[in-house]
Amino acid sequence: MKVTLYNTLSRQKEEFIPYDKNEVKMYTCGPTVYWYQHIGNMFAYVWADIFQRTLKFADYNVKHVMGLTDVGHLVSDDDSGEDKMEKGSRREGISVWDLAKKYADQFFKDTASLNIQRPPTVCPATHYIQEQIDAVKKLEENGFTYQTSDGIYFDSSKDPTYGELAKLDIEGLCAGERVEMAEKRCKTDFALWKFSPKDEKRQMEWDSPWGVGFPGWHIECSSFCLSTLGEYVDIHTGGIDHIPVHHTNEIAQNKGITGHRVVKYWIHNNFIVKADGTKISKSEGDKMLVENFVEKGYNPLAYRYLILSAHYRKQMKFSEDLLKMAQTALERLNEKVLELKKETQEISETTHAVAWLNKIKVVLFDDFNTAQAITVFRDSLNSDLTDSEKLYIVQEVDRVFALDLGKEIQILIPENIKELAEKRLHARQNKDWAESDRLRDEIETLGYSIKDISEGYEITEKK
RNA sequence: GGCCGGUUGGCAGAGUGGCUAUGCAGAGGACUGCAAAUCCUUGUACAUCGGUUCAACUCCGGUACCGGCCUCCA
Repeated sequence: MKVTLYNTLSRQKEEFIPYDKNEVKMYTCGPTVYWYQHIGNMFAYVWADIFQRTLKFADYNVKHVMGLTDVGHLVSDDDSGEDKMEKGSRREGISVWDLAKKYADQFFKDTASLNIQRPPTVCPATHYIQEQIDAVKKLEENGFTYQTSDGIYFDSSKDPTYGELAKLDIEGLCAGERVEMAEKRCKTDFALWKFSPKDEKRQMEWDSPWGVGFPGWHIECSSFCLSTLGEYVDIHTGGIDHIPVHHTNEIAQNKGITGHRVVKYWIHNNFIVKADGTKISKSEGDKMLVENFVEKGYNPLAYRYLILSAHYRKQMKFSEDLLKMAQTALERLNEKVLELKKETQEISETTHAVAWLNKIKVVLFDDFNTAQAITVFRDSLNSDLTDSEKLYIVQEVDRVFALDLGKEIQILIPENIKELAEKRLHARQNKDWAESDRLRDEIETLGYSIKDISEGYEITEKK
């Protein structure tokens, strides 16, 4: 079944045709591990995960690579300002190496809780210094660089197609009005290798043919991508904010190194915004972590469900109320699947079931329309399919949704609660409604809910 | 200022040139000792003004408002 996706390069939906039909190569820009990754940051990784899962669902073998920026790059894109990692290191009083480890660990913990599959290859920049030096050397050989007193720069004027991804107005940008250019020839030029300051010993610095220093930010992704996936990469994902600078520069570097286009499809996710329409800022990021919501009693997968219920190219609103709504919807959906499992253990892949599954695939493969896919999935659960056919659909769609549908959550009910519940059952059998209601209140006060069913009762943790 | 994108029922959010989105919340009913859960029923949304059309929320153009990027950023 064919997959179509929206390519930022052409600004339209295109049929997905990989370079090599047997293996899809996909690259995702990873986090900079100098600070927490809040739920807004996680949005991009949930989507990257859905993209790769969807492609696997469409029977492609997917080779997914993600970068990890653990080398300090500078606070500003125009290569000035402080170094983020060094700054973070001072803030926390630990080495940059420990800082990187701390936030990388946190990142992978959070992605795991959201059922994001860890890409088989993750490239920390500090492990790929030689590759980055080689990439800069290649650019130098091909005549795309120049040297200033503080580093080696990419000469964007050498690339006639520079800025095509973002449809940048180069004339306007290159004029260099109020922008601090230092020794750069054009505003769109950027550092490939920065020299360490003469009077300062950096915690992270390496030898290079041009002198001791460290690699620029943009060269990371190009060199990871080229060294792990080769010169022909099918898909590159990232946030829309990367279009004008980071990805624009990646494209220019790739072209300068290989002499041809490397990435075929660029996929960009939008942002989540708060209910008032504004972005989550970096400074409040530590209050908007996945684990903050887990502490408040939310299932991280409720956030995943919320994300799936909207389109990746549109802004998604986020608030605690919306998360609560998503959690309720997910719980009920899950209940429904658990009911099915009570009825049967079997999973039958019949033509009827496959036909329904194909309906889901059609919308999912049309630019990753997960919201529509969930709706069709719900329709299938309400259809005339048998329970075991429905379970087949559940099993299949959850390969992409990854919402742990039908996973029983075992909770331990304390003995005293069980005793109260038994007492209440007796009271009910004796039609002592006053005592029964009193016991129910007592159980509620202790943090549990009780509901009567035909065979007796059910206890759950109170929400 | 430049470049993008958006405006759908109480909330969130898909989608479509003519036909129910869906979810959450709400209302009514069934069931229940009462609840809970579940089931059934229910709500004539598509910013605005023009145009194209037999027919537009859906296509085209103008207007208003909102947001993003241009500065670290998913």
